[in-house]
Amino acid sequence: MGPANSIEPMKLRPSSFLILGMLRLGVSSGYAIKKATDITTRFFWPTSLAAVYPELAKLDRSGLVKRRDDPHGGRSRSAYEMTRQGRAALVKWLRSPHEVPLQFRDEGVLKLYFADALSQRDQQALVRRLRSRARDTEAQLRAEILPLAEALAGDGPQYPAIVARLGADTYAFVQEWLARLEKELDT
Amino acid sequence: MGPANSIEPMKLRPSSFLILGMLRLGVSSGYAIKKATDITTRFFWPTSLAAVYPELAKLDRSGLVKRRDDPHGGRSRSAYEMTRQGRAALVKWLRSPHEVPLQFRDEGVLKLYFADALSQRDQQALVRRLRSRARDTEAQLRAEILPLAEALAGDGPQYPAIVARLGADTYAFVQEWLARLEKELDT
DNA sequence: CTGTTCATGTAAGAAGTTACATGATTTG
DNA sequence: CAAATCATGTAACTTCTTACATGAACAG
Repeated sequence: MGPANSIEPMKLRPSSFLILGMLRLGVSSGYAIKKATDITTRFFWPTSLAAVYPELAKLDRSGLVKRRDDPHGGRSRSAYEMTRQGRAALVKWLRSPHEVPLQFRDEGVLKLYFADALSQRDQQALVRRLRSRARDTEAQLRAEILPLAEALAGDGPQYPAIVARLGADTYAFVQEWLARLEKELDT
Repeated sequence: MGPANSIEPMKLRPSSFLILGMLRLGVSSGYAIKKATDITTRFFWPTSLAAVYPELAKLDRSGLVKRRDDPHGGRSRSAYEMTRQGRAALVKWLRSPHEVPLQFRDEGVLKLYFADALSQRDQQALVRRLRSRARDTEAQLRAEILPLAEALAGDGPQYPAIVARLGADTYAFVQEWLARLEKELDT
């Protein structure tokens, strides 16, 4: 093997595993991966085309995926498949024993944290906005995402639907919590 | 007024409001702001010294805060105060009617999404790790953060404690949800 | 008198986003 | 046949992080 087949080592980050995972679910082109994330992982791991394409190229150069031409009519397209090493890397990540500490970044909660600066009326309005945001998120998960995930779940992957349910149930919980807070602010 | 007092306009982002909000809570130096975020907003808006100092300087140049010397012995220190414009900007942000859509980024949920690639045993182990992460987060919020927030809450700010309770209750919910899932995986 | 905390700041780099650029195909 | 979608990629920029650099004060 010449240098054309040489393998460049790379550091795998969560975005790399997002792509490996999508390939494992049978999504094969960069464009299709972005589409899939828009309707599924968007709520807990959004991404963009400008992140997907270079990442696929890097995974290809490090031998974790293999690209082939897959034109559709006169329109060129690349199809990617995981290699044995790619599958091994995905499973190794999924099995790695220490989870990174949970830390999400949310402007809404930051606002709530500083809500003492507002009048009672405005405090209530803020809580109402946060509550309807949680309600909207839950509604989207139940109406759009969960049905798609459940359609896969016959003999296929179960976890997309499980994650959608976890999300929907959690946002329902938050919504009720904020509704109680809103009521308390009345008194 | 000469150019020395000229005001540079700046775009305010959530990290700017984090600082304005902390100043409003009475935290006055850059170092102290970072300390405060480490024990409070860390779970929903982490930050670093290298983000805080330049942001304070920018807020000063745009007239939203005012710096003064506040040395402690032979050790120099800057104390910052909000200006009228700074207070107005904070309140305007808190009152702004459209909340940005909720999207958090979490590697743990991403793993769960792809958990079909694992054996039953490994699936269960992953769920257990995620559950204990939620339990640890809840425990930290209840044991370390909530007491500090409640200490403020006499006649001072109420919302730090409210946010800590919302977080702790939500992670308790997630924990129970994952415990049920773990049990289902037994059968 | 040593290690930790207080205190401020910069430099370099990582990670991801929006906007730009291009062109084929499909749908109404 | 026009608009939307499929498809790939780059450039410029934003935001944030870790590491570096420096030094005073305090605690055991």
